[in-house]
Formats: sequence, C-alpha cells, structure tokens
Amino acid sequence: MAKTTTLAASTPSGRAADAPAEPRDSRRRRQTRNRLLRAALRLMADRGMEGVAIQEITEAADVGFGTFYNYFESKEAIHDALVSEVFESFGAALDLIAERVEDPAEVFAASVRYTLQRAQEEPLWGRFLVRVGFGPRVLDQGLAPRMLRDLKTGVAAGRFRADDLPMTVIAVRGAVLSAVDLHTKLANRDAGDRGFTDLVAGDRERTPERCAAVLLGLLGLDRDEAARVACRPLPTIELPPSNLQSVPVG
Amino acid sequence: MAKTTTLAASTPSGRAADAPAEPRDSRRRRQTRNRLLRAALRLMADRGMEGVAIQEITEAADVGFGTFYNYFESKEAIHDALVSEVFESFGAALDLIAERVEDPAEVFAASVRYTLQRAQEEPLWGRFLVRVGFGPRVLDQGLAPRMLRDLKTGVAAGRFRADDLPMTVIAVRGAVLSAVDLHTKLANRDAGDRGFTDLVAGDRERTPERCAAVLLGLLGLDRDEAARVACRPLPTIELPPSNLQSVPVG
DNA sequence: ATTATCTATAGATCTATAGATAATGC
DNA sequence: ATTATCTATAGATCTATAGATAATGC
Repeated sequence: MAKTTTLAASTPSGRAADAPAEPRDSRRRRQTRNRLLRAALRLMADRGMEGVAIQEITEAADVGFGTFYNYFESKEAIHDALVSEVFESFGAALDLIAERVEDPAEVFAASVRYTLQRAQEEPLWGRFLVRVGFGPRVLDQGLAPRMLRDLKTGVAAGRFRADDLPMTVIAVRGAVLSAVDLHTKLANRDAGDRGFTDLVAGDRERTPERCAAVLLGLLGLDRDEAARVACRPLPTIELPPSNLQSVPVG
Repeated sequence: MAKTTTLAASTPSGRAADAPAEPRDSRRRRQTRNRLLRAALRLMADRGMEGVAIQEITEAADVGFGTFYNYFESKEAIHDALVSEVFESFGAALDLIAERVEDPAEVFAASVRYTLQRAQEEPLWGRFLVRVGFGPRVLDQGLAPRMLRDLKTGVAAGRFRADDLPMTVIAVRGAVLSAVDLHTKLANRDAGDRGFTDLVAGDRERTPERCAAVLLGLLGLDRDEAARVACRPLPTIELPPSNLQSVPVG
C-alpha cells in the first residue's frame, strides 16, 4: 500500500528545475556533521585529541550531546575524519598547483607558499596540520609521496640537484611544518616565543616566500634564481568549498 | 637554643671521608622522583600529556598513588619537569660539542648526528622531543637560540652561506625533528608508514650522517665537502647521567 | 620525632546509551 | 512513518586529599 502512494506522488514539479535537488533532510544532516567537525577542529587544534571531551565538542557545535553518536562512533573517529578532510583538501590543492604550473621549481615554491598562506588565513587548519604532521601513517598516506614525486620530476628535468632524495623529502617536510608552526604563532601573536619570533617578524608578510626561497636553495638552485622563483605570481586555484570552513551565508 | 645544639652536633665523623655524604633518605627521595619521571616519559612519549592518567604513572613507577603528590602538583607539573630535564641534558650535550670541535660546519654536523643517534638509542627521548618540538616556548627557551648562535659563528667564519638566517634556523629545526621522527619510527619498525620508510631504510644506519649532509648543503657547503664533514669522527662527550635513564645497578 | 609512603574514598568528569520529543517526507 | 535530535542517567574513570602505616634519623 505504501509503495503505490510513493510511486504516484514522486517527482513534484518545483524540484528538478534548478538546484541539485538534495533532499532537505540530508542537507540538514550534512550541516550537523560539519558543525561537529568544525567544532572538533577548533578544539583539537589547540588541545589535541585527548585533551578535548566529546561534551565540549557538542556544546561548541551547539548540538545535543547524544547527537554526536549519530555521526561518529568515538573521539578517535571524529579525529580521523578531521585528518581525512584536512589531507584531502590539502592534497587536492597541491595537485591543482602541479597541474597549473610548468616549471618544477615553481610548482615546489607555489606549494610551500600556498601551505603557509593558508595556515595564516586559517590558523586552526595550520595548528592542526602541525599537530598531526608527525603522527602515524602520515608518511605513506599524507603528502610525502606527493612531494617525492614532485622532487623526482624536478631532478629528472635537471631543475633540482638532490643527492639523497628520501632524506631531502624528510627535511623539507619538517622545514615546512616548522614554518607553519612559526607562522601560526606569529599570526596569533602567541604568548611566549617572543625574542626569537621577533627576529623573523621583520617582514612577517614575506615568510611564505622566504621559506620557499630557503628550501629552493636546499634543492640546489642558486641564491638569485631561488629568490626569483619564490616571488613569481601564484596561480589562482579554485577549491571546492571545504567542510571545515564557516558556511557562507545564503 | 636550637641554634646552639645544631652548631655543636655538626660534622659527624664517618661522613666526610669518602662518598659525597648524601643522606640515605634524600637519596631515596630522589630515586622515587626519578621513577615517576621515567614512568611519565615512557607513557607521555607515546600518548602525550593529556592521554596519560596520573594513576597509570604511579602504577608504572610502582609507587603508591598518593605519593605522586609528594613530588608534583599536577600532571602539567610533571610534564613541565620532563621538558626541563630533556632540554637541559640536550642543551648541555650540544654545548659540549660546540666546545670540543673547532670547525663550525663540523659542530653543526656533530650536533645533528648526536641528536639522531640519541633518538635511536633512547627512542622515548626521541618521541618526546618530537612531541614537544612544536610546543609553546620552545623557540625562545629551547635549542633555536643556540642554533642561531652556531649558525652565526659559521657565517662569520665564512663557512656557511645563509641569506636568511632566522628562516634557515626554522627550516633546520623542522628538518631535524622530522628526521628524529623518521628515525624513531624506523627503530620501532612502526606499524604503518612502510612504503616510504622503506625508501629511507636502504641504509638506515646512515640516517644521522645523511641528514647532516643534506643540511650542510642547505647551509651552502658543496656536495663533496658536505659529505666529507658529515662523516668525520664524532667527539666523545661525557654527560652527567640523566635522571631519565634506567638507574645503573650498583 | 619526622618524613615518606600507602590505602581508601569523596567528588568531579566523561562516555555511551536508552527513552522521549521534535522535525521531516510521503 | 521515519529519522534526527534532545534530555537524563548509569557506569566508568580520574583527581585530589585525608588518615593510617612504614621507614628513617637522631
């Protein structure tokens, strides 16, 4: 009986016309999930997974406590989901850069600069990245393989000189994380860590380019060339909106 | 009245003869504190400060629960104490190296190699170092200022070429932490992170020297010179025994 | 006598679930 | 009718302390 009514009433008029016709209900569901993810990011970026209670997350998300378990099995589960979201959108961005730009050295520089700029625009993203950057599995699943690939391309093209490629990747990974750490601390005007940060803060605006230039030097470019490549205009890349950013109104 | 008795009874006979005359009681006290510190290091290196319960620490230290509060006010307090111990002994080691070695490039290489070797010998020390390496205050209080000083020396001596010294320090700090992370993962034959780690594991024994060589390249030494300096024999340094190592028997 | 240690426990916090309520789709 | 959400709560865990016991120094 129920089946026949469903059949008769399907495809109402005003729906297929314009929007992708996402059922109102599932959109709501997705939004609640994103609220939880964003709240978790905000809290865990500062205090780490262990330092945050599920209760805090639901309160920050302004959602009933039990609702949490409609979306995630545990604190580990939501943390894993965060890691996935962060790495996926990050990886997608770097892939876009690699597509758009010809010169391998410029691809590398743009990737570094993109990372640092984004860390400045979204400090929570940056803090979280630093926090999980040395966690388990990141070497295989994260950005290291991608970077290894990009560096190989550069070496093959005669653009980079690197005697020890794997170790170079390790070094670059750490250097970038270290710069992200510094950058987010500068952005926050963080308590402590004056003295030193003030040294770098000379032209804080330039830290992405400065970092890129230093690392291009590591890859064998000479000083002037490195400085030049690090300042080329960045390609504009269009990312699909992240689940982790505030929802645009409208 | 109390004062006079103290004066009369001081300096008993059998004590000043041989040993440093540490009262048996205070030695015991020191040992208990070290047991707690070592247990905390073991647990917190893996799971971080928040992920460990005081109860676990006292159980691992084989000490009554309440005893904890005779030594530390809170979990934060024992964590802070750990950070101090780690940084102090680390800093002392690097200072010794800087004293013993003439060539600034060699000082730098030896410091990097020492760090990685120690991380391999004491994986807990290494994991903990990685964990706090991007924490608050480390830039001012930690090793960054020392490294900045060493690099300046090298630049002044014409041994290093670095256009952007602060950013170079940031990069080197991250690269070393990244290598320590890799190194401890290799040592543990950690779950996950194969694939990539296997790449580096080619000659895992050499990671300290390989890391030093790559970073000497970053500092402007040419390839052959870097490889040569990174392999010079290390100075032998004698450290005061750490509170964090297992107590030698006898 | 003094001091460190242990055991026991009160109170707080946190997780996971069950059952009630509200919102949506048909 | 179905599904998401909320409130309430039981049980587990954890912290901090109080009071009892053991060990040391004089």
